[in-house]
Amino acid sequence: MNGGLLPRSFFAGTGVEVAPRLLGCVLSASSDDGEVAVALSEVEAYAGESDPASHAYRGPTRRNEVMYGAPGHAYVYFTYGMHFCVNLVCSPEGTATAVLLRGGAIVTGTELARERRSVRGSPADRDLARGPARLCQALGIDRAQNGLDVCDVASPLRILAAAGPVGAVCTGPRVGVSSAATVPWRFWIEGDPTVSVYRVHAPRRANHSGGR
DNA sequence: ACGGCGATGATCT
DNA sequence: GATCATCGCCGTT
Repeated sequence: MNGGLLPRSFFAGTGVEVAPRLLGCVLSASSDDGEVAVALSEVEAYAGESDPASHAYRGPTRRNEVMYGAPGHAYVYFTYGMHFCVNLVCSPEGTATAVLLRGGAIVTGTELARERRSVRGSPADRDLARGPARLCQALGIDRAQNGLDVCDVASPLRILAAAGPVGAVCTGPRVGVSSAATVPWRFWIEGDPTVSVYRVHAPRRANHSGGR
């Protein structure tokens, strides 16, 4: 229980089954700049084509093709014009179930994470990887990491077993999801300060004014 | 503590 | 052309 690489069989279940077991596990990202690793404190499960909130809801596309592939790979997507988020693909292959990594505590490379997150100001350490886009920024994850095998010991992006006991697990509705909001597929560690602040999805009003 | 909102572009219809 | 699995800033309690 000292942070060994997780076997691919860890991802044998569906996203909903795998998600809570990922809490406390460590995602490690290495680059020329160094290594940053986070102990996961918050995740969300997505269920593929049967899930209205999933990117796979409308079937396979170029963007979501990694989710349809083998389990244990990273699905990275770009959203809101400026942010990246990362999922880990689960099983069975072809069903496109996955787990979105929403937050964690930096356990390696705090200095590098601070640099990457200090575009403006200097966030508190607990905010370095608190939220899915912040987590990617702290780890330096972008399009280049899409499709990487996190179960390969030689991969620059790897998933490791929890280094110690994990606290009590809580569940609740997913964040920022405009449909299927009632399914309690968000999992987090009770009382962990690196769990993101929950916000209900706020529909954005279209701008219909003809200008002004 | 909480709510509104702008930034900014890929993706899909 | 609308919608986004978001974040940070700024205003009000």
